[in-house]
Amino acid sequence: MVTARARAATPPRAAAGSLHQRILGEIEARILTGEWPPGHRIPFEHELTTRYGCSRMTVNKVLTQLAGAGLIERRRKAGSFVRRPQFQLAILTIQDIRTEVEARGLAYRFTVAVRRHRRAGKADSPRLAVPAGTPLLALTCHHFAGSQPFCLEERLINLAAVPEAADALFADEPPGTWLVDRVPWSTAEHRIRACGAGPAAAALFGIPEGTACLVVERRTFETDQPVTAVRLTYRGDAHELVALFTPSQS
Amino acid sequence: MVTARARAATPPRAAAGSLHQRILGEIEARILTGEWPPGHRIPFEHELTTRYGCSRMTVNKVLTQLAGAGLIERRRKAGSFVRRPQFQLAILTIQDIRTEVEARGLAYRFTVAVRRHRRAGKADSPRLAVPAGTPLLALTCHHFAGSQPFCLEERLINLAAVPEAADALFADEPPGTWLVDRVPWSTAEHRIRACGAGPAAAALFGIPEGTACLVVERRTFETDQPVTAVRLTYRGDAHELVALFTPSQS
DNA sequence: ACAGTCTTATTGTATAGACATAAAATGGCC
DNA sequence: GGCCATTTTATGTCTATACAATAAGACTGT
Repeated sequence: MVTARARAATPPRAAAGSLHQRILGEIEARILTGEWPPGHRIPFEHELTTRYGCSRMTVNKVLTQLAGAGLIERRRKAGSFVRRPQFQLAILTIQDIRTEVEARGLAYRFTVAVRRHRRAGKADSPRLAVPAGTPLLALTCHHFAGSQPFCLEERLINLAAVPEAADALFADEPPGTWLVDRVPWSTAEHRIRACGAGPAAAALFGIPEGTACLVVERRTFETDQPVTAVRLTYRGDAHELVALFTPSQS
Repeated sequence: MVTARARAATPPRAAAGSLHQRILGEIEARILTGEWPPGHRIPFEHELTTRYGCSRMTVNKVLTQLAGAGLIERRRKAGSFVRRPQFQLAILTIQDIRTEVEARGLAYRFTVAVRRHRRAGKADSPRLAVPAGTPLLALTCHHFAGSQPFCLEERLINLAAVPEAADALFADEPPGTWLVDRVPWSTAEHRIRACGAGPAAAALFGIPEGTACLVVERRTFETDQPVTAVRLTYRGDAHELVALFTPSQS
């Protein structure tokens, strides 16, 4: 990336990016190309200030950011060092189903196959950690891409956490999007498994029971209170999750 | 090297030492509890400076960090706003196999079942995008946890990118760790699928062909040059990937 | 040689001020 | 009213400085 940095003293720096972004890019490039291999000590802050002719705050911001991204490690008195490549952090984009179907150029449609109010029993606690007796809404939805069945959704909603879900019919909006619009920031735990198709999945997809399916389970918490647990089952031969890991991630 | 484990949740950092960490914790808590719902305008920087009695640089650092974490969105002149949650982003920490096995308190062992030099053909290009004729090293490894087979690894190494791999015997160190020690920071693409066990997996795990297995494929690039492609197959009934997404992330 | 202490270099954090930039709000003009 | 220039304002970036915390290395006394 080229930056139009003309001029020495005062920095009315051009639109090609801020100074610390340029510094960040250069250091990052040196690390990523291996010019500065893992363990290499990168220049001290005061060296970088003279090299780039800027103040220490500026290079400090850059190095702090690199440390946050995990590319370098900073040790007082010793300096800053290129880290060994980490056991990889992958960022997995789990889209919502409508978006994913429409990205393939297919028409999205869903049906609510089962919608039932009941109270939590002991059998529910592995999926949704609520006390027995808590009111729940149990849903089974079928998602279609064009005319093909795409995904089987089996969901439990904790009505103690989201009471307004009791009256939601999910006619226009699938439960996933309905919830995301109403529940604020939450923590989610995903589990990705392969398992053989059960009766429901086999019937929906028209495949023999036991055929490999990809199952994504998501449990959602809001300040430690369970909100919803959902199991999404996909045909194993028609679906895969893709994750791209780039060191910089910025 | 695969199998993911949840990244440790960020501990409540409210009482952490530095001032900006305290401010960060307080704002984060207001967002996460929903006290400041999505779309809410958080106080201007100058309001925060008076509230906390600090300089603008300090609150600016906090807000910049929150924006980087995706919790807020900053708009010039308008202010900073709580973003709608996008809990579609999950962070998978993918450890190497030895670490994963030993974390379960089991002894790790691996064998190299196949080690063969050959040249890339057309059939290889979906896995490793190299020109036909490029020298490759094809490996099949078996990883064990205690006495149980744990993972089937089928790997291609691009010898044009890592020529020193041609002579590596992988007697002490599995190819994954060997490579991570020699190849600098790289980009990796992961694909996670479910598919029925093939002959090799069925034989290793002692399961019928067609049994659901979890397959993780990783392709690794170093500045756009493919380095290695690996397919890791796990028993579907014995493995799952876990990803924990917390909004704050850092 | 060894243990404890001191020095010093480096990072961590914070301040006050400055100017740049972009977008909303305003006001004038037709 | 509708369009354009101007003002206002919040964020974006950078500087120069200051002091604190920490850990490596040197120094000292036994």
